[in-house]
Amino acid sequence: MTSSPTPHAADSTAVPGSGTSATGGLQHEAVAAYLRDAIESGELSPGDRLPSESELCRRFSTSRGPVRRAMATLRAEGLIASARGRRSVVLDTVPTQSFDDLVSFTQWCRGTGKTPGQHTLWMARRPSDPALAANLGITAGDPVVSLYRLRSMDDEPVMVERLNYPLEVGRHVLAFDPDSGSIYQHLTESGVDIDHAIRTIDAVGASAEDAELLDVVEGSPLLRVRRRAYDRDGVTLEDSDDRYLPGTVSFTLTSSRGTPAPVSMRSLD
Amino acid sequence: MTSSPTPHAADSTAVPGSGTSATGGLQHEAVAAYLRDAIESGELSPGDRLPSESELCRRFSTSRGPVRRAMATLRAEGLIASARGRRSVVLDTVPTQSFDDLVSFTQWCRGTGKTPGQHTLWMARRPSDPALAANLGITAGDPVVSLYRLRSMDDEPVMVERLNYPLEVGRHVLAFDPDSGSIYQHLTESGVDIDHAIRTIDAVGASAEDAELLDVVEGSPLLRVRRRAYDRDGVTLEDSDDRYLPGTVSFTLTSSRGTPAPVSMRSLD
DNA sequence: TAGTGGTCTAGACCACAGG
DNA sequence: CTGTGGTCTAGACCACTAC
Repeated sequence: MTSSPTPHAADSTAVPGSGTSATGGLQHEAVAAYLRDAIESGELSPGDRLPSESELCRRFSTSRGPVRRAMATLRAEGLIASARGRRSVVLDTVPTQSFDDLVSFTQWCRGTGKTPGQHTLWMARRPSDPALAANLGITAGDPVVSLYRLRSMDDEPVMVERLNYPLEVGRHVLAFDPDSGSIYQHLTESGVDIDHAIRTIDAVGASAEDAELLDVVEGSPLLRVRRRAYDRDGVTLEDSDDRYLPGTVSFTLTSSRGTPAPVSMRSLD
Repeated sequence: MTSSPTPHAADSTAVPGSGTSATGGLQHEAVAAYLRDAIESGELSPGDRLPSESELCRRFSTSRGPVRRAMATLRAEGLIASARGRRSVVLDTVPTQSFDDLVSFTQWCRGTGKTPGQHTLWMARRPSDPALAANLGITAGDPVVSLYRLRSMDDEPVMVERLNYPLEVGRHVLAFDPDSGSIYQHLTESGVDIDHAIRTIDAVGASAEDAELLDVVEGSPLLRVRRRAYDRDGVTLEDSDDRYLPGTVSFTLTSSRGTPAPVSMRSLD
């Protein structure tokens, strides 16, 4: 079983030099995809040894660079572990999610096989208070667009979503029917490209508003996820505050001594 | 200021070929450390352009490989962003923490300038129940060593810590005074090497026990961090459940389109 | 058009694991 | 000892940005 899987991905795109796509040759992605596939499909189980690097070089008719880069990717994803002199091995799997899934509730929901829903509480253009302005990197009083929605999974309310955008981005939000689904998708289609995001996760008691919307008593525990999203130049595109009912979602993250995860735990006082 | 900083790190270890340390030449770490330093010290501020890769090659008398690897590291740490044709730029900083800080409360606490404390509730060798056995990858009924402690920062109680170890590891825990500080450090000194860990973060209401220890009312919100730690062969070394008072700690994580973070959000039902 | 980063090649030496 | 992964060199072509 673990002997000699066939690289289905490679054959079609093989020949180096004959660049395959617009972004340049992506051998390393082909190799990573192939291995990721083998792991996720169970063809390679936790504890199994991966093919050696030289073996992979041969199978994909490529040099060691792309193969090593693919291994580095899988290592960063927490799928495998490597060490000098030893074959790399498959670890217990904690599936990573795509960047899109982590930014869009709608998309994430669909990915888990649930049906996302939303009920818009209100949407407004309004002047920013000092705290929000600081988060968005604008001047207090500058206009922002805010959208508060109650989100549901399979018709069960699970989260109160509070989104805030600087006007430049908010323009596109105002031109959008907030009851129709994924804002993130709409923004992408409008040319707003989120490049990276920072999330802060903690627990809070439900405010009066939270409590009413989620149908719990005031002060009961909620998982709060605050997010700031940026474009590739570091300009803030969004500041949000999502509060989930406990027992509906959790965050899972892996870190290893070799490749520290971009995660930090912080003291709050 | 951003013109021509001097690579203090490089000069002493320069000459390739003349291997610098036991683990092989580590030019890429020298380059990464140099840049990280420049960023963290404020020598390079958010928005500033990094030196070009060729420039760095010259300064460190090295080839492009190590320099590119260093850049990849900083990218994974969320410190910089890169794109074709453009100089890489420094992002708004969200400091990453070392692996050790994420595993050891004691060490993390000290890193933030607070004084860690602990009050041991009980420590025992006992048979594992089925759920715990599954988490530790052992057979139900196999002995485990458990340690429950109330942890504090600057003498304020902040967290209830419940640690469970398979006997092989637990032996070392039993030979340790749990009121004396960092178990993690003790384990390391005993030759137990944690290679990677998986954390799951969510919010829960305080149990009766939690509530009494942390002096809150039952059901009030707590941030729960469950952790499983493994050695490099994937053998489970620890299963733990930490519950923090809200407002004491938060988790911050960065992700970017280019290098997805090893994080996933999961539905719980 | 020059400079830059993204990708790849084809070699090389080393440290360590395992037979 | 052989095989493995970790590291490095010194070239190359391409796509894109900024001038």
